[in-house]
Amino acid sequence: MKKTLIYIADDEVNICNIIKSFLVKEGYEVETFHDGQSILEAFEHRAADMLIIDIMMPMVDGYSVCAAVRKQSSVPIIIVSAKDTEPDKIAGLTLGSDDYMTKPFSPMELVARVKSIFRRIELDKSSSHRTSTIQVADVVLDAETKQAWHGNLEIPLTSMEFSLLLYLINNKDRPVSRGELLDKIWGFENEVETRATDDVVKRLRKKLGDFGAQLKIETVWGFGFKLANKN
Amino acid sequence: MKKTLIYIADDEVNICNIIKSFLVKEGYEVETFHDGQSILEAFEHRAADMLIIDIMMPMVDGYSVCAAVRKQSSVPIIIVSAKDTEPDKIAGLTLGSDDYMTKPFSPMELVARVKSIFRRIELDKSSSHRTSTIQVADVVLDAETKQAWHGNLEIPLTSMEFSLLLYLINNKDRPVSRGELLDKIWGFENEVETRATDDVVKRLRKKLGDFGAQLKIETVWGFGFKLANKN
DNA sequence: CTATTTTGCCTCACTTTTGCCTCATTTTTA
DNA sequence: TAAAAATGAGGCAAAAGTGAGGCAAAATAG
Repeated sequence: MKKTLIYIADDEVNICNIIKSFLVKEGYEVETFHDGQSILEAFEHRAADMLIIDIMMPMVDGYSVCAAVRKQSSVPIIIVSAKDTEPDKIAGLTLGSDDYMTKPFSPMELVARVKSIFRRIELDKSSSHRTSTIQVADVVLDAETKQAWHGNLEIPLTSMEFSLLLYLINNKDRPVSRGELLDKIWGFENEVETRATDDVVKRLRKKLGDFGAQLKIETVWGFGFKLANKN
Repeated sequence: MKKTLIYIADDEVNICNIIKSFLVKEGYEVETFHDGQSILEAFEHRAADMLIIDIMMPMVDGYSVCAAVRKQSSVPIIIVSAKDTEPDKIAGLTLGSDDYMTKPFSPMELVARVKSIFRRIELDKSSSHRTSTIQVADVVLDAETKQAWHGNLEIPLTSMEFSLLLYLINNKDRPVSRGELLDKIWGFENEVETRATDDVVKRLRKKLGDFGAQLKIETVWGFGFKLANKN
């Protein structure tokens, strides 16, 4: 497991070191910088997982760093500043930062906020895969019960057919190669010369057609298949 | 477009109303509650997109609400509290909230933080299904899906045509010899006497022309081909 | 164990892609 | 200017890929 990497930029060396020591204690990998220019260059060379940036820095200020990074990355950013007026905070938050803390601050609170942001990212990542039913066009699949529905009518699918259709639905509009299907659904590791995929697709098409589903499996010539809405 | 729904729970009715008015002004749909019990029931009945919760409330306190909601939902939560000690903040953030603001606070700052959290969620959403596309002039190639686009219209390319066009685009403005193409795309090592390259180029030109793409494959006499913008 | 369903393979007809051929046209060279 | 070399366009057919029906092995149910 690779360590989570955090960059800190503050022209006060002491502050950098204090923050760094707390974050390292939590298991993060930390690099410190003391002006806007150098953290930008470092980020370009190796992207970090989070940036903690002071506003007032020589060369390039924190706002500019924030804006520059946001142009090409969605990395979370915490702004740290001695400026504690409302307009300052709003400007920082609006510019693209995820949090704004005013100096002096508690390092423990900073750590808690860092964790909170990473937790938010994880929550969003996992919640998108947690739904047990998924709907595309007029077809509903229930991953738990392995049932497919067209309106109130159940479409009787075998387990292979269900798995394949679920995989295609999860990759809607993206062409999926036969090799990928064999790998992900059959579990073959190497390229096996088989047209088993074509057979399942053939039977799926038949059943979807019989039920008049507004959903079709298109052929991507010389490659594989793609799920699309019927037009 | 459905409005984003935010629930607020605070036993001070005035605070609720102030926050609500600011958020409504920003276009959010807002419901207010005055104890922990009722916001939990409401959430169970209809999930909101964000919760703003006071710590000190009758019946069920904010911490408990936060913990209860987190058990089954990843909805973002902002805790608002008069308690401004470090342990309070850390407890709130650790328990699962996304932000912790101490009273009295600026409503404008709250709005900025609300927006910041939604932006974070959007950033994570969009970055998770980023595509590896290359664009030249008005033509977009997606190497992953092997598709070429002219605006919203897909240009149907065979796999040979796609590979050749991709190679030319990656070497835009540089003349590429037939031998190089045979080597890199067909995989022939020696100089094979074939005009297969010319055939694929011929068909590519036809299709690009049919779609009115601002992109053309120029002939470099006695050598090969070169991709260029149409002028 | 038997009956039924599921699944993979085979064959064959059919479709799409790809390379080659010919010939006209363009560019270079003598 | 004429001959030679290279390229472009259209047609064609081999090669490659796919779909449908039938069949039997394998898995599942009774």
